[in-house]
Amino acid sequence: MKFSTKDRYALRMMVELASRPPETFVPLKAISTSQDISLKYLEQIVTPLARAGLLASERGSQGGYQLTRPAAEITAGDILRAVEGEVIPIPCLAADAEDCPRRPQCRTLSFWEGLNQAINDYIDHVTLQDLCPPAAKK
Amino acid sequence: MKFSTKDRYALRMMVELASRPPETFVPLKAISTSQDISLKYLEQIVTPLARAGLLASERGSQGGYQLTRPAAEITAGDILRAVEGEVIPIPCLAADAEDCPRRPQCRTLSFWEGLNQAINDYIDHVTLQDLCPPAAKK
DNA sequence: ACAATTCCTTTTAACTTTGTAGGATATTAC
DNA sequence: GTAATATCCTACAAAGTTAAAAGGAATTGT
Repeated sequence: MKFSTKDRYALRMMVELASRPPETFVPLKAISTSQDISLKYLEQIVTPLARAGLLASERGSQGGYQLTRPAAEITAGDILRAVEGEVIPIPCLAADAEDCPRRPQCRTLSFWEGLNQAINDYIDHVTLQDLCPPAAKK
Repeated sequence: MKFSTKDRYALRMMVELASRPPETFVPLKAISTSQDISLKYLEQIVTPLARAGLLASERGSQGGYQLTRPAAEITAGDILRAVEGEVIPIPCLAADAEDCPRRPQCRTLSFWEGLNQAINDYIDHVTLQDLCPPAAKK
């Protein structure tokens, strides 16, 4: 049970963006340098975040990425869900889960549902602002 | 972020053991049949559970496995930890984690620590008894 | 024109998961 | 004492996932 490095990188990237002045576009190259993540890998990580509407991009010189919402309105859950799809502990809980014949009598399902809720409750109440040092708050 | 099928099977197996009369040894073949898990795979799953002291075994005819403690005293956390080692969301939180140079300034670490705690708090307070239907309680 | 940048697709290497297989060892029943 | 029933132990293999690199096309500002 581990979150992928993509998840970890995405969160780090978003925290860095949140701690920079908003309204300006930050090129991935800058983040690549300061976070020590390869530019090419970052490009892949950023794609689902932009698709999910968490980031706006601008191409070309002076281009880059910026948050589409204030840091206080973007949660870790938003980010992880953008990268992972659903954040669920087992496949049975997927929205499109094939129906398992033993589901009606399954005694472990309630346990996993509870864990799912504990995890999602937590990640949905931590915002990017919570992860930025007060000095950098906007 | 998913728990492995080994984790899921281990939990199912333990719940089944908990819902049978204690003090008797249940052969894996019986569990293999009722849970529809291959005997050979079950053998591998059971090994770490026995090593962790959650199960006692007896070899030979009339042998099998039994819980070493009442179902109310075995938690899902005990089981998952036996199978997985530590239950942690990212490698940085491992007991033997190599020290990361960016750790002192890492702004995401606190998030992962909080998630780790939310997960472990939950799994440590669900017992096998909680997952057994009242009728089968001992 | 040129440099900087995002965007899009493909490929590869390493790793992890999910099993299967074969046999050795212990215990009970007959 | 032999056969049947189990656990135990180790190795192997197939499939899937992750982490990353590579190459180039499209867009924008100077």
